[in-house]
Amino acid sequence: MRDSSDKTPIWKAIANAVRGDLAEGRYAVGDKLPTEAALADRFGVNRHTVRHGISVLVEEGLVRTRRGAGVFVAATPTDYPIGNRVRFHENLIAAGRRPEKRMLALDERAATIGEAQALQIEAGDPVCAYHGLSLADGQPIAVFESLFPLLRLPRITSALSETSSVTQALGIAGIDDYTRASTRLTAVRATATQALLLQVSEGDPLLRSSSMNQCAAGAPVEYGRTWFAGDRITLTL
Amino acid sequence: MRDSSDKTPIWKAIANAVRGDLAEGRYAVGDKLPTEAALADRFGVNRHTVRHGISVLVEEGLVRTRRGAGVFVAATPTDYPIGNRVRFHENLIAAGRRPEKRMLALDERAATIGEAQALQIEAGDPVCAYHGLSLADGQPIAVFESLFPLLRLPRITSALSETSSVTQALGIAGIDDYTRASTRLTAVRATATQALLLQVSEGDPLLRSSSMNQCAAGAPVEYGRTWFAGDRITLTL
DNA sequence: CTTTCCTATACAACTATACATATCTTATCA
DNA sequence: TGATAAGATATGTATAGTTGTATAGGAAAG
Repeated sequence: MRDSSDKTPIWKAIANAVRGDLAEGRYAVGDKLPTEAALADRFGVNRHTVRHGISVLVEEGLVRTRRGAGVFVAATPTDYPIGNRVRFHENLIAAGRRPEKRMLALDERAATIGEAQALQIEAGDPVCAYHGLSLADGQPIAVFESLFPLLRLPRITSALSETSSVTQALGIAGIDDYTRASTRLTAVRATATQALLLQVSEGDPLLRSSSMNQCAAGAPVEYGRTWFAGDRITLTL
Repeated sequence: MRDSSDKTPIWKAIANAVRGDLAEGRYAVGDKLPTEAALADRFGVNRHTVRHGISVLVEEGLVRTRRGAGVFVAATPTDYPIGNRVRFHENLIAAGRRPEKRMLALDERAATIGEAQALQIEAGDPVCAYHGLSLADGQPIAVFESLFPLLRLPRITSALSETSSVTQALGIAGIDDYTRASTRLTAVRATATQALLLQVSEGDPLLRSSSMNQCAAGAPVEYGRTWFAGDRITLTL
């Protein structure tokens, strides 16, 4: 494979070869690459050398590894515009991706002091907590938790249990239109649970969006926090 | 230095997540948890990994499995180990929960007879009283009141106003290390104020811990009383 | 000599799949 | 109404495959 004039390391040559396969479109997004053992056999090298090459592609964001499963072609980051009307589904559909929302938990409880302050209610007032996972093309994009004031929206819990769409649920609950009153963004590190749900590594940076939506009358109807996988989403203002 | 990117195994993260659901009261005793397959789907992992995590909860006695039927809640509280070194934050972090502390009041006053006896000072000697609220994952866990002898620790009040960590404040005040000399536990009924802070009903049972911490030389440096929400915390010795 | 690259081995962690076994649900029949 | 059987559902067990990590060592270049 190598002649005397070839001074590029084997691991780099392997990275280039696999990157070339990806560029040629031999694999689609989500496809599984040959196993490390198979690649090592094909190139006639040790598995560690293959791993070194693949690690380059991981750094570049081209592929993603899943222990026990294999190496998979990663998706390209999605642009996600933010304005005063933010609708997750519509944004992703506009970007040509297939959105999906998975409910993780839906329950009613008492608001904490901070939550009460955000929703302009009294601490201890009942709220509806909607915890879920957002995906695009089957790949997890964000985890979110939305809080709704139950005293203003008594039927929101049952509405959410019927439709996963927040917009529709608010409509059922009597809110025909709402606008984003504020959005705050920070970068945080993924907790173990968040990392698990988003299929990233613990400690990886997440983009945390804290937002407040209000009805036409100006009363807060939703206090939402969303943690985006930083390497799969780019928020644009 | 502080960059400790601890890697939590997936099975442990799942155990922590489910334990958190139990502690938050999302399931009642006897309720059936989601099936292993459902949990595996939710977290995007293999069923075996979920089983590993659940086996931890079985060991802890929180859940019980019935072949062919499902996994059922056996108990709901959070474990909270107590030794001769008790650090609220570290215990909760070790349990996979997100601890938080809110200061409610910080002032200096004269010690009562009982407090003076506990701190081995003279009645009427000045003490620093630190009143606060401890939370885990946003849920109030306990209210506490810590007393510090001002004649031994003149700078403790200003130290506590800068950091919410008792350990750090004692360090600023010159106490590098301290150990728990005694712990006494009783069950009491929640007063109206305590019930409001802990988001329980007035009269609900609380676990009252009365503890004394001493410095390396053996002199008392803190006399603390903590009222735990009994349905959210179980102290293990 | 030290560093880098690569090989070699072993084990841990997680996945994938299949099948066994216990329980629950539902349809059916007397 | 009640009993029974069949099918669906859920946990228990087994086996093999794949990536992650640790350790050790040889070969070549600076």
